[in-house]
Order: sequence, then C-alpha cells, then structure tokens
Amino acid sequence: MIVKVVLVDDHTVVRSGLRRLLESHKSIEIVAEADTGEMAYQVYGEVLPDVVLMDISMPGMGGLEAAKRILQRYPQAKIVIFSMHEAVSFAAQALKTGVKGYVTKTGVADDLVQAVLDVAKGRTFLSQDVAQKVALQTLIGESNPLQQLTSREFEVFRLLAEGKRVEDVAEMLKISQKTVANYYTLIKQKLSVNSPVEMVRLAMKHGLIDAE
Amino acid sequence: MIVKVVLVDDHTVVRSGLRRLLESHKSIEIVAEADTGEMAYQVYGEVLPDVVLMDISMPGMGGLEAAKRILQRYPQAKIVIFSMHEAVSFAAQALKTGVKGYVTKTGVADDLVQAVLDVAKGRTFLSQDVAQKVALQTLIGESNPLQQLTSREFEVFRLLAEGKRVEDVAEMLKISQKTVANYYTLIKQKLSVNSPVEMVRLAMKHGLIDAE
DNA sequence: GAACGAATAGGGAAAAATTCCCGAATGTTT
DNA sequence: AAACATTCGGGAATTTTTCCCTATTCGTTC
Repeated sequence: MIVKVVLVDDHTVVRSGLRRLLESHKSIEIVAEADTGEMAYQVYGEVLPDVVLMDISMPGMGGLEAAKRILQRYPQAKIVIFSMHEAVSFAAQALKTGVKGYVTKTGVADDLVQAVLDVAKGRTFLSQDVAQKVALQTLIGESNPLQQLTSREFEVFRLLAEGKRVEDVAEMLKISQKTVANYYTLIKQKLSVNSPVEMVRLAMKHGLIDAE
Repeated sequence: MIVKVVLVDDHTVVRSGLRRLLESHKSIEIVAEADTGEMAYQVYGEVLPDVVLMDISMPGMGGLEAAKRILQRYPQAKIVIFSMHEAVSFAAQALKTGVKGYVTKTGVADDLVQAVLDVAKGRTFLSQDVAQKVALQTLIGESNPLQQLTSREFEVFRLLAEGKRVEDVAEMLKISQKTVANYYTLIKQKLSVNSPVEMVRLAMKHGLIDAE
C-alpha cells in the first residue's frame, strides 16, 4: 500500500529536497505540493492525502495555524509538522493542536521518513532529539511551565521573549495592542514571573531563544 | 625583598585560606586583614602595605568602591581585585577604577600569587581566563558595548539585568527611583537596546548573568 | 586658579506600558 | 443545552518610561 503525501513548505528548493528524500522510498508518493498554509488547506480537500508534511514556519498562516484549519474541517487528517525548533515547548504546542507527528530539521533524515510512515499507520511520531529531552525532563522531574500556556498565549510569549515590542506583536498577530498587553499580564501570572528579565531567562532555559 | 599584603574579604574562612595560600611563598607577608571596605581604607593608612588584595563583593561598600576611596587618598596604592565574575565587563570596570590586578576565583591558585607579586613589582595583572576572553574578543573584532557605560551606569545595568526592579535598585544604591529610571533610559540609549528583553540578552551574552 | 566637560543625582510633565476588571463572541466538552 | 475555556478588547487607575532641564562634584586642561 502506498502512502499519499502532500508537501507544504514555502521554499521550493526545500520541497524538492524533501520530495527526493521521501520518494526514494517506494511506499511513499508525493501527490501534491503547496507553498502556503492557505493552499495546503485547499489542496487537502482536493486530493485527500494520507499524510500532510508541513513546515512550521511559513509567511502568512504558519504551519500550526494551517494544521488547525485542516483538522477543523477534516478531523481525521494526519499531519506531520516539520520544524526548526528543537525546544520541547514547540513540540508540545504542535501536538496539542492535534498533529500526529513532529520532526525537527536537525534530526536525522530517517526520522522524516519514519514519521510519515508511522503517522500513515495511525501512530504518533516525535523526533528522537525532542523525545530525548522530554524523557530526560520527565525523569528528572522537571516541569515545563510553558505548557500551561494556550496556543495563543504561547505565540505571544515567544514573540515578546524574542524582543518584539508589544506594538510589533499586535501588528504581527493582527490584534490590538490592548489584547497583547492583557495577554502579557496573564502570561506573567501563569508563569509567575515578575519582570521581562525573568521571562527572558525562562524562555532561554527552555530553548525558545538563545543568547546569540 | 618581602611584599607586604593586606587582605580584605568579609569571610573569615576565605581570609584564612588566602593567608595560607599566599604565605606559603616566602616573599609574601600578610601584614593585616580587614573585613569591610571601610576598614580596608583605615588599615591601609596605618600599615601602608605594598599590595591590597580585595574581594569585589562585600556588604556595604563593595570592593571597587573601597578601591576607589583608597586610590583617591593614596594614588600610588597597588590593589588587586579578587572576583567571582569571569565576565570581561567586570574586569574592564575594575581596571578602569585604577586597580592594578584582577583575579578570578575560578582561575588557578597560582594566578593569585602571581598577581600579588606582579603588581608589587609595578606591573598589571589580569587572570588568564579573562585575558583569554579579551584576546579572543579583540581578535574576532567583537566590541563590548558595555564598556561605554560609566561605573555607576554599569552598576545600575547589572542590577536591572539581574531582575531587580527599579525600586529595589534605588534602595540598594540609596538613590531615588527617579535617578534609576533616568539611568535606565540613558543606558538603553547607550547600548542601543529598545526593550528590557534585549537588555537581558545583551547582559547574558556578556556573561553578567546566566540562564540558571 | 579658572574653565570645562563628564559623571552623578533628581525634579516636572507628558507619553507609554501595565494592571485589574469586565463583557462579548466563539469553540469545546460533557 | 449548559458549562467552560479561549480569544479579543474596552475603561480606568497606576506605574514606568521618556525627554528636558538644573545642580553639584570632580578631574583635567589651559
């Protein structure tokens, strides 16, 4: 049985590479490509693939947003998120939205193929490197407070921690500054941090940002 | 010729350790000890040692403040600062106040002896680990924007970057919140950072604070 | 010794950010 | 359907931050 895959990434070259990589396995067939979240949604309805492999970071609607839309309309959709972020929080966030796989770009190439095949079979896949971190955190008993955040809160948190100003975040997310400010207050409460300083340290500790 | 040294550190045990360490060299003699900056100043006038070895962090007047006072009255004083901070900025700050040596606690024990002897001979000494960093930064051509800050500005910056609130900093430095706020604005300008977030990342990059 | 610039300290007032409280729309669960 | 969570923002009080300006002290320079 052949697994039909739709590839979603805004970079043409990357799509080509992924296509090569995946099609070298005879049980995988790329039936369509898309370069935006919007198009991914449309294409999904047209070809109804077994698996969608989607980049997390795309201009306009991001991968997670797109995944959310698709899942809303087709709850049985099997989506694998392809991400540059190794941080546990990103994976947690992704899986929370209902995607079935999370693969990092820094992981080994086999992971990607494995993810697609596993997910097609109805299983859930998590990149080895992320799985390692999760396991270690769990065993050490460290909790990840960022998981208390909702998807939207996490997004706001991430942007603020990156150094974006409230105004910028509002613009990027197309919501009012007031809303961002309110989220900010809420987030600080949830994470029990009192200053931007602690916020940055928390973000850094969890690998959302680094010192450059 | 024997080098007469005054030891300044608020911890008795540490002083004892340092005494042992230094006196194992026959050319060094500890002629007095002090456990505060104030006392260091007083003792200096009494015994007029060749070298003062002073801890940077002490309650009340810090090591740098004490060094500044001593140098004001005795400009030829030879002071070696003993510090827990490996960051280049701290060393730069110290040397700017006119001390002749900067030794980190994490460095090798020989550094301390060497520092005292070198400084006694009229030379300037910098810990190997810090020297390494400075050299690397220089060769790579990276500049350290924190050096633009004056001593007071640096102090305010450091405390704020640590997560202290404006109010706390004002209290700690015994100046008004207004002044701290004004410094804060000035510092952000000098470093061209626009948000507390960028400030923290800068501080982290230069090793003033770490992610824990 | 007078003059000058830099560093330190802070007042006043306007602008911006933050907090706290509340309401509404939408979606999800049970 | 009812209960709950999430997302979005308004209103108003409070704090922070900014910008501008003044004063004092010091070390440096002429």
